[in-house]
Amino acid sequence: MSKQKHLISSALPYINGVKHLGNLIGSMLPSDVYARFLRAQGHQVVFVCATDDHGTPAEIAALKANQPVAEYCAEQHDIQKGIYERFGISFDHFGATSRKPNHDITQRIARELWHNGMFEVKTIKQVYSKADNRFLPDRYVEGTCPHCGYTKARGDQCENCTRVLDPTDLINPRSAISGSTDLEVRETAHAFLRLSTMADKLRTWVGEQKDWAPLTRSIALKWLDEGLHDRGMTRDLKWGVPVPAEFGPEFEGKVFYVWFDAPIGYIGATAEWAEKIGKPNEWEKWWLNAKDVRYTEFMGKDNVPFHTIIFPAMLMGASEPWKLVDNIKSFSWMTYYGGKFSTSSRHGVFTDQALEILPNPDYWRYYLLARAPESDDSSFTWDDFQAVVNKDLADVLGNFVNRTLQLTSRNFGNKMPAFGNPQPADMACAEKLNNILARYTTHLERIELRKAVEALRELWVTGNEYLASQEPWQVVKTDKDRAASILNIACGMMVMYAHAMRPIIPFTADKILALFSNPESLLKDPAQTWPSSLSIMKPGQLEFTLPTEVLFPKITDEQRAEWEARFGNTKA
RNA sequence: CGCGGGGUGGAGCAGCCCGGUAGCUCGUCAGGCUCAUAACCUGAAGGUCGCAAGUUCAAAUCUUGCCCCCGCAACCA
Repeated sequence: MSKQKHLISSALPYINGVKHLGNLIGSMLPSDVYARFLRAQGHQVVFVCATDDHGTPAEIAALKANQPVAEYCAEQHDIQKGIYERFGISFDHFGATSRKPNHDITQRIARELWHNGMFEVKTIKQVYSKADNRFLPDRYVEGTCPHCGYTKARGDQCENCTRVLDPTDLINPRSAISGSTDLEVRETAHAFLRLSTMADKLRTWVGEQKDWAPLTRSIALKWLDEGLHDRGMTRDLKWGVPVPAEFGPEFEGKVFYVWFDAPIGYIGATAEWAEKIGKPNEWEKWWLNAKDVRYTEFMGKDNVPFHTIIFPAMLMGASEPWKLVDNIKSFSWMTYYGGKFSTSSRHGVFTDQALEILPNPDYWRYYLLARAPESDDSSFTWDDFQAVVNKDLADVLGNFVNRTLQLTSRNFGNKMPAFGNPQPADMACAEKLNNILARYTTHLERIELRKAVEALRELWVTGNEYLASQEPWQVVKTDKDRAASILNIACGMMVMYAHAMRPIIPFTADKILALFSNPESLLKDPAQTWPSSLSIMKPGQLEFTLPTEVLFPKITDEQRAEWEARFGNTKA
């Protein structure tokens, strides 16, 4: 297998508060599986993510928390970072868009675009609130809907009658921030990215992308077909990346729109990583003229237009040979009982709460990945969670590990017994495992998560089948050597499973391997832990310790009832 | 006529691109086993694939129309 440089990014979570499980399965968890898988195969991987710090919601949240916005972001960043670490998301770096590397690179790209004539300055009308001393984004202007009379209509849309509005349409407009009605419409200059000039280039590029899923491509093409509109890329805010002086005096005190600097955050995070490892220029090898790098982005489907059109346009329009994405993996929504996980109304389960009620992250990782919303929205329910986790993790995997080690320990002590002559049943089992493993590998390569989890489970089931058919607890009474062989194979399978499961449930993988004295000795090449070449036959005679507790205690009906009561078990 | 995704045994899904005995997991029922977390293994019952029409020797799979569910819809991240 040829080794490759893989750059992987997960969509940036917004700084504003702890994310829910839907966010986790929408990009971070899948990207982590892919990163772990590629590392196990011995590829060189850089896996980055960051908090998306800029924008009005962050400013407002900081205001409400009575904190300077930078301080608020730093604090929220650490909270989110800590949670992802506890879930085992193996970022090489988790940065922040408000840090210097991202500011520098954002300005660098902006200058390149400016010098290439990719920006056009236009003067537009915006609502200004004197009391708040700031321009208001459309959704922060509230008032009475001229169509239906709803008094809490927002400047972009009326939630009541769903009509799209302009802030100036509203009757009795007021600031959603302060409630002030002292508003006026002011003219202000902004830089618009001339996307329209890029259409042909983008279309050609999209056409060349062979790895994109049909849905991803169709979204991109739809945007192109409808015609690209120039987008304002600057804002009258303080919190953001300052617009460079080249843009002229009218841009003094203005910043870039969050959507401009957010995707550049992938590059910024890579630069932070390079600094962290003591090679400050290393990031350029991944982002500039990086033909040897394969770049894969993970995101929710709402993010697809930005990553297939706008971000590539920004990079293409710049002067330097910036790395463009090779593959995009996008996800639909995971719903909570068919309704939306909602950050604002706190409906559903949040990542911090999940670990609070069930601290072993592998329960969550396994369930979420088994139900990954790949082709359609999928629904989180507590009884589905309980059923899947109890069956697959406790009954199939946990029980296999437990019964094998108990049986071995009782008859042969805490050391894998010697392997004798392979029997036809052993050969058949090995062949079956190899076939499943090959399928599993293919699914991971293609980032087909549900199918990958299914294959992983099949691997475990095969272990139980083998034990049931070989009956070592019977054989040991008459033919101890054969029983030794069988249990040697079963233990070998366990080690193989541990390596195979690492991308999906890494904590359990480590727990299983930690039971054995020197599990790496079974690998041909320690740099490549992917078990495709790991034979279950003659795996050696490792010593092991009997686990003191079960791998996965089952979720009880009482727990489920308690969680249903706490989090609700209905659609929002 | 805004765009996209989806509607397959009780539940969750695969199959649909490249038409040809409807497959998987859970659940249910029966049996086996007893090393194991009342677990594991085997077998069975259960679906004419949203509805209607069309193409075809043959359609879940292609075409057309309709119904239902979900998401998105330009300065909101």
